[in-house]
Amino acid sequence: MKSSMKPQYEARAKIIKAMAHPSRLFIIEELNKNERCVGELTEMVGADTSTVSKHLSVLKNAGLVTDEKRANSIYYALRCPCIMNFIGCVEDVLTAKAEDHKKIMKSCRK
Amino acid sequence: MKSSMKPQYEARAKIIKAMAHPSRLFIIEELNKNERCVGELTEMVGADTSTVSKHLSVLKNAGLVTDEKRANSIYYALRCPCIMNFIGCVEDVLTAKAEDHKKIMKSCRK
DNA sequence: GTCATATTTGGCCATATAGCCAAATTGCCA
DNA sequence: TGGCAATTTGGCTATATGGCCAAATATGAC
Repeated sequence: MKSSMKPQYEARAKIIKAMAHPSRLFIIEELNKNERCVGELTEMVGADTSTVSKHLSVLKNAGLVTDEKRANSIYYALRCPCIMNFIGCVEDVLTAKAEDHKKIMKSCRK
Repeated sequence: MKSSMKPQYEARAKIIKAMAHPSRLFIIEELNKNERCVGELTEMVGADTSTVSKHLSVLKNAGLVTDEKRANSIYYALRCPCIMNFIGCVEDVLTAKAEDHKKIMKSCRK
């Protein structure tokens, strides 16, 4: 690929990589419904606070979420809800994969 | 998160993870324009054939691409072009991030 | 100031990934 | 059948990641 394009692909990959973790996907979905503070998310995810904090820092670093200090907590919010549209497509891929699998199974029984 | 949901998040994360690499993003874009064989992609990406082959196997494993043997080459194609819509959103995130950065810079100069 | 609560950071280990080279495999065609 | 071309696989190293625990760092209340 053109070397001038490389930084752009790297920037995109960094953002996508930030989404590429089960707990972080869960967090993204929750934040799409409601802003949340670290404590709430920690309880919902069911992992160590430090682990969740690090996940949030990954998301923030990628620019996917924003954080705001309020009262004695830090509230995180999803920055670009369009991210959620993508999940639908991911589900499509999963469905397509499942269909293929079914086809293969069927041809094996012949 | 509900433990019953965990496999679903893991499945989604696996697909997103497969996209989370600069070369693979490049390959996805190319395959969106045209199906391509390994040799062509190798030249376009500019890496070792074995490296590109492994990238393709990651994409295939995730269900993002299909492969078809033809003549003496294997042609890969993008399975769900909707994936491409997502890139637009990723760009939005990058823009939002850049805007923030500008704001911060501005407030520093005050 | 001191305490308690909320969050982040550092340290550590186990695991996964990307990349190259070399070797194995697969399929076409003379 | 033998060889060539395309692709995949194995082996290796360096690097990054996720997770927990423990420690550090805010921030608000008294």
